[in-house]
Amino acid sequence: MEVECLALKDLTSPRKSFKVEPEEEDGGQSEQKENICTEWRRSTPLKSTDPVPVLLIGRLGATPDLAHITPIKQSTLVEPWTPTANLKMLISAASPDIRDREMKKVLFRPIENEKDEPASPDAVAEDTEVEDSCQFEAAEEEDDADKKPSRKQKSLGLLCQKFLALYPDYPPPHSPIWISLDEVATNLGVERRRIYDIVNVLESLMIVGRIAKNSYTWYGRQRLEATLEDLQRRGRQQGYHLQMEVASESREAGPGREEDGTEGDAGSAGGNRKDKSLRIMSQKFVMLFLVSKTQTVTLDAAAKILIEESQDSSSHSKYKTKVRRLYDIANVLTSLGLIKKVHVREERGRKPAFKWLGPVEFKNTANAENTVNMAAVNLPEAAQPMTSQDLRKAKMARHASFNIMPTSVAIQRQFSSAPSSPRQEPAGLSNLPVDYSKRTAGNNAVCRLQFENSTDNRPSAALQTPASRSLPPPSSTHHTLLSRSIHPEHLFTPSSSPHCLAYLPSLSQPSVVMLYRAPDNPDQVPEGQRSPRLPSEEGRKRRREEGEDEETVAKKRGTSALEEGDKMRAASAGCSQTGSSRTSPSRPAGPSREQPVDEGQVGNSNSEPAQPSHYLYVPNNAGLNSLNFLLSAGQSPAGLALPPSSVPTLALPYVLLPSATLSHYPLIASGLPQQGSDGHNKLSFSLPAMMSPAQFMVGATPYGLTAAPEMSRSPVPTPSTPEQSRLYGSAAGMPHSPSGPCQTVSVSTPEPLTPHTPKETTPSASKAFFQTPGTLGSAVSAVPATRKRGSAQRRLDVGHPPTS
DNA sequence: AGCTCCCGCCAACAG
DNA sequence: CTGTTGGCGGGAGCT
Repeated sequence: MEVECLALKDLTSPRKSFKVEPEEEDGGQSEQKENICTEWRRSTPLKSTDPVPVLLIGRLGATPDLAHITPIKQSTLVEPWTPTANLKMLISAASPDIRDREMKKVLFRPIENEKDEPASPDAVAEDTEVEDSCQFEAAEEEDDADKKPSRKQKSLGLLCQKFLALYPDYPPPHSPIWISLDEVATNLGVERRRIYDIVNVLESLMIVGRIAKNSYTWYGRQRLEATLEDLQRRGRQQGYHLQMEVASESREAGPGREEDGTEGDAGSAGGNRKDKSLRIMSQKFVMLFLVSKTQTVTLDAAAKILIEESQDSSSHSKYKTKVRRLYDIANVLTSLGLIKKVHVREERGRKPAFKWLGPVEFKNTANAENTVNMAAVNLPEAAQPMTSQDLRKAKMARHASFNIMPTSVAIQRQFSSAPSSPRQEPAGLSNLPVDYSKRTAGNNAVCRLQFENSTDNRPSAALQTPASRSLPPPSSTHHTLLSRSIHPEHLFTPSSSPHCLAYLPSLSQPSVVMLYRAPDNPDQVPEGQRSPRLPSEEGRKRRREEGEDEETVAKKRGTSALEEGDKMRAASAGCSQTGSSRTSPSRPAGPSREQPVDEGQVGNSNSEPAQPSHYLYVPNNAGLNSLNFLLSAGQSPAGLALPPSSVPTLALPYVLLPSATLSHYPLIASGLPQQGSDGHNKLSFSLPAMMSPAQFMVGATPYGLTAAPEMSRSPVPTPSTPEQSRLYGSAAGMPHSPSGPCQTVSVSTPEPLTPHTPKETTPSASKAFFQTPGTLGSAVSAVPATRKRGSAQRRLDVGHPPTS
């Protein structure tokens, strides 16, 4: 078969299509500077759980050739890529629109560009400038240091985006993704304090749930709709809608407090700090939007209403403080794509306000489910709108309710007391997924893609041809290759195909790209699936999990290497089990939006052994001359053995693709579907959301890793090299939206892959991929960075980039 | 000058 | 006591 090489370029080239905003780029660079990520590597792929051996990747990376081969960049080594940059990349990839909108508006203000450019010149890289920039940056860190990162670059909103980019919007329900705040902070190069701000807001929306100290579980947007619905209900019960009206009226009247001060809710009532927590405030703030007719809330009004009872609002300082907090919350919500900043004109002038972009109407259906998750508990009453009379009462009630967290949350909190031990979560934990798509690592970066499931259940798939799809899944993991025979189209079919090829434009030249297909989802939902939008029921259904399984394992976390190792093992051991078990319809998760798939399917998928879900794409530049091929990640060792020189020790199933094939696709991770149709939906949810279906990770190659399958299990303990550390970013895959910009690519193999090893493929494979990173991640985690504490604490290591 | 909001002190909490 | 969370508000960057 012919293999054409897909150069990264090819992949990347598409990226051009995206416009890169200057900002982004800039930001990226700058960001890099800022955050130097010390070690990105770590991030564990989301789904680390799988035992599957991943391998190759690391190996490849390791291969000198690969890494170095690409001369292009020095960056390879150096670059500290900016997390942000990746993010941006992702975003842009996902949906330019979104990016533009939100990013520009809020997050990235045009400013950033400063230096980016410079880098570019050097950068040879064909593709992405970004990398280049990164490279330079790396080199220049110091310079960078000089320059301070603009404030914007350090903004909470941007940070939040980075954070969100680390995880999939719709993680497989069963396999929770474990989040270590320390790791996140380290990865993002910020102090923990900042992460708390983000996490608290995310927790209020149940995007994350607290497990224990320093430990959170990532739920993504799966519960978001339900949560919002619940909040809406609660908001009505509380009478917020009335307050809003009042506020608006009063607004005109004067700054007086709209709300009565009586409420004692959370703040005072609890007495606890927690009551005043950002979490509570965030929920209230969101409630205001959800009950507002205009869906627009001014900061002033919100502050007043939220000041609640406690102090008289009169205290100006209180007000100011409240407003500050609201900005913090608003930044996070903006990053989530739930609100956007606007200005409302009033007599006096314009006041800052935020408009709700998220869903406002929820299906009842959702309710049931939602309620479960949510704290619905509290609310005794139906949520009827209250009359003004009731307001007071309502408020009173409200307080109480406020205090209560959503059930889940509450529960979690309880756990919090639990040992923080990193144990994995039940499902799987993943560690940080890494995501930034790009990592500069240069060529070495590995991208992982998850494919979502496509319509069919088949596990495999990653590369099936359409026709093949229909066929029974290939049993074995290994694929063969596809060769040219495959048409690009076949390879990637957006809509139909189950798999997406997610490509991040950002990757400038990844030497290796991993494609990952989520094992499970058999069915994909073509349509909405990905959409960020929440809510529609459809969505939910769709969402389902894709690869639930993957996650299972994982996690990795920062725990000590040993632990991780153990965990890994355990996981791996368990994986098989888990997978199966999970397979069982995990549905519990409730409405998953993404895929309509049934659980059953899932189960099926699980059952099916074979296809590899992940493929490793090796660009020709990688050193394999002209070969472009995809290696199945899951694979068993059997696959092919590459020539030593090129790739030492790899034995993998692989698929060869004509470069052309890939070239067509811009890498997209997914595109967001632009679904524009829905109003708000289109909005962007943050990247992660988009990615949901497909996830991919990009990482630097782990040098240390061996390709061996085992890898998954045994993480490499030490990734010492900075590079390694840096690596992974995971990007989430976006859902492919058929229509959307994103391109989904489905890869099909004419021949279904022949699987050598049936088993692994699927989930395991995926896991493996993730794991690999995870492995690294573990190492990473090991990295000292972690917390510093105290006032002194803060400054992370950031300053010291690990970079080599 | 006003809006934003980063930064980090330091207290509440948890173990 | 040590370490984690996170309230809080000074003050600086940005518009």
